[in-house]
Amino acid sequence: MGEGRLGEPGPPVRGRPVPQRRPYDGDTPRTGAAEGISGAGQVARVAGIKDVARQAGVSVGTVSNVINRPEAVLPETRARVLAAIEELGYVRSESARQLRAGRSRIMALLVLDMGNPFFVDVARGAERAARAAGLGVMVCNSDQSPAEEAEYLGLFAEQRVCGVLVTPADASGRNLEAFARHRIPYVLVDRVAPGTGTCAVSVDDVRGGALAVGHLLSAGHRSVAYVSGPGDLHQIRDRREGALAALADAGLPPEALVEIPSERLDVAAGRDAGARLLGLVPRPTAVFCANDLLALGVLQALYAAGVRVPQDIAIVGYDDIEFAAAAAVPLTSVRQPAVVMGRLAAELLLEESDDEDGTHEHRSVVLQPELVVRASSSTPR
Amino acid sequence: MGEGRLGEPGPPVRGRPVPQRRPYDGDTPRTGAAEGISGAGQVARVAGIKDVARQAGVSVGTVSNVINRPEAVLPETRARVLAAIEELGYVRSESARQLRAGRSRIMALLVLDMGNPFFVDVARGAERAARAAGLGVMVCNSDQSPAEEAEYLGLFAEQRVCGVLVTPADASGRNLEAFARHRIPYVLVDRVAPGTGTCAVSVDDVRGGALAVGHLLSAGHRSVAYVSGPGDLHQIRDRREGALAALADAGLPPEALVEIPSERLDVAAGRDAGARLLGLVPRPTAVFCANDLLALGVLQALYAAGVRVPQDIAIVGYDDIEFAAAAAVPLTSVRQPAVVMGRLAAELLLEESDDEDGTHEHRSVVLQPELVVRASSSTPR
DNA sequence: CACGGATGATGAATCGATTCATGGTCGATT
DNA sequence: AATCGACCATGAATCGATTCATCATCCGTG
Repeated sequence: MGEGRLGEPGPPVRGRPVPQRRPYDGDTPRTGAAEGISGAGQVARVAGIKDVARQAGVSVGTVSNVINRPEAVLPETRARVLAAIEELGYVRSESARQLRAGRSRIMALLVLDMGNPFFVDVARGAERAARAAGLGVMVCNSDQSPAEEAEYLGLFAEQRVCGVLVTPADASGRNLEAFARHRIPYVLVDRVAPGTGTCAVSVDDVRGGALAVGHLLSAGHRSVAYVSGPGDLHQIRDRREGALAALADAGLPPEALVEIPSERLDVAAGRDAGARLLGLVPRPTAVFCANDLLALGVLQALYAAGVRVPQDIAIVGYDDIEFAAAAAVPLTSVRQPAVVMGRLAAELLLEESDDEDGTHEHRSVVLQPELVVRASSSTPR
Repeated sequence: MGEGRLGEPGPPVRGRPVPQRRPYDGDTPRTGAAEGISGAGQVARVAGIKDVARQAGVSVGTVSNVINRPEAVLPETRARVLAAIEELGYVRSESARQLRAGRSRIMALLVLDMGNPFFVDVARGAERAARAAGLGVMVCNSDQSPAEEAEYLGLFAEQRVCGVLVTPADASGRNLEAFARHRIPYVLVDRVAPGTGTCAVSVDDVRGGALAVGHLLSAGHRSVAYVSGPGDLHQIRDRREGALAALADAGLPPEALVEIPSERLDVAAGRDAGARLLGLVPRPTAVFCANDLLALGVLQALYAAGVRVPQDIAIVGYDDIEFAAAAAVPLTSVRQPAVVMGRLAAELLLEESDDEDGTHEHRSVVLQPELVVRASSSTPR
């Protein structure tokens, strides 16, 4: 069908399925327009710096100066140029600037799950820092898929973004290893750096797990279920490790932690996990969830089954998202400084990206989590 | 301080505070490198199409062909070029492509509040459609601030994005009016088009409001509180209008709707509204909230005050976000097809943006909301 | 009056990819 | 053998902004 359309215009088209959109773009009309519109509105392609220069009767260099170093231009000239800019509705083209500069003024943020308010907060922090530095932010969602992640990283490389904030979905690190070839700086978010070659901002997940389970144990519980997530995520493993450490501290064996694995980290998965929790014998009296979405799901499953929280089963979540505090039974949760994490990560990235003389030293910042006790765990039986 | 740093290198710098980052960038080293590295890794600037051409022993045009129309290149040549690409780790520069093409391959999405899962779903739908078309998506957050909105729209214009999906924060429409000058297509999301000059995808909010309040009335309630939001948002007004229509249908006067205004649309604002609701005399027996975040906040305030839901007060929310179903008392809510809306909007935008011969006709798509009844309203007193 | 210095404006070169008119080669047909 | 077409590859022009060496003015001073 494409060929049929192509065959119609005059010149004998070769028989190849050429994927050309707008075959002639506008070379001819553009040249025509450039010769001498000035006043007429005609086809009116968007105004470029040359149009402004012509309109103001100056050179393109001067227009550029007005935009980038206005103090170096005579006020009179500047006013004329600004008037021309205003009149033509001129907006400078970032692509042209980028082409010269070698990289764009956009920072990328690649998170595991935009449905998780935790990452929304991270994004908020990063965005604030980036915009303060005059950069745009491109927020993307890998959905925990290494393939998606690879695709996005490729996109970022093509865009020559000035840097990437990423919470890796690919535990093997292969994606990032490949990405490193492009010499685009990146900062790991919510993940410790594997070596010293990378900046990273993370929260001490081991400690977070210990806080959560320690809290439950000190309330008298002797067995705790752990609703986990994909086993290849560091966060999940570290929180488990912290949980086990807390058990050990209390003189309990590792078997006192009953793991309820979960493929995903959302509310629906939490409901499933809650159902499985109810089927366990003996039934644990407390459950620690790898994040708040799971906890909310568990809470709902228990509620539906008539199991009282915290009287029958206590719940502790992780992340302390807004909805944790807003739940039917407000959730005890381990708060992560998400906004701060986003901001710090962006600042580290800016530092690395502004670094011209190789002075930058990679840093790993580890933030501390904080236990927020609410009703879901506060009154042990 | 900047001047001191600038004064050091040889050439006599003029005494102006020039804001130049990386003053010399790399012209000299680059030219040097371009003369003949080939083998050595040296300063190793990122490889461009010319490097690939040299390495493969072909012209740049051929490299371009290999990338964009591989079937037009002899397999043998193609293999050589691909090998060179692989070896040099070449990634084509989007900025250069964009410069020629006149616009980027990025679609922008500007939403009111990324903290609202409703918009996250919209983003999900849009992203899916955009990526299917090979475009990247830049998700941004105006936070209901017209000023932020204006700033982002300016950024989009500079980036020459191929189109913008926007839920306007500026009710006056001035921001978009100004943006229209740039000839960048845009589609309104969750908002009806003011005229025929724009595409739009929205949900029938009047009907949504009517569904919600009609449901409450048919359950026997005779007075309904409406927790609203910023008065200049169309959504808020339309939902109120629908609510009033439902009252009229039931033969009740407009006064039967008691408005509890709210500045913001988040859970915290909902808690405040809930507190005010409790202070009303006579106390309404039912409350309709302009969105689920408010409803969750109200629910929590009522719960904390020992008011039973739905026995004492029934609640209906709006949006049917995941957390509505996961609430302590699962929320009755008006479901909006958010993902579909995002997808449709993106598709309309793609159509308009691909339109070369002016064939495109602007369309306004209005989707229908759906009432999802859950426990928060299901058993009237 | 000549010269130096400061200040403004200029315009060509440049970034990297795309596009297309052009040229070259080979095979088939007349 | 000459011609034509098909097929490949080439390289120059182009997109729009930045940058810098260069030029033009003007003022003050010796």
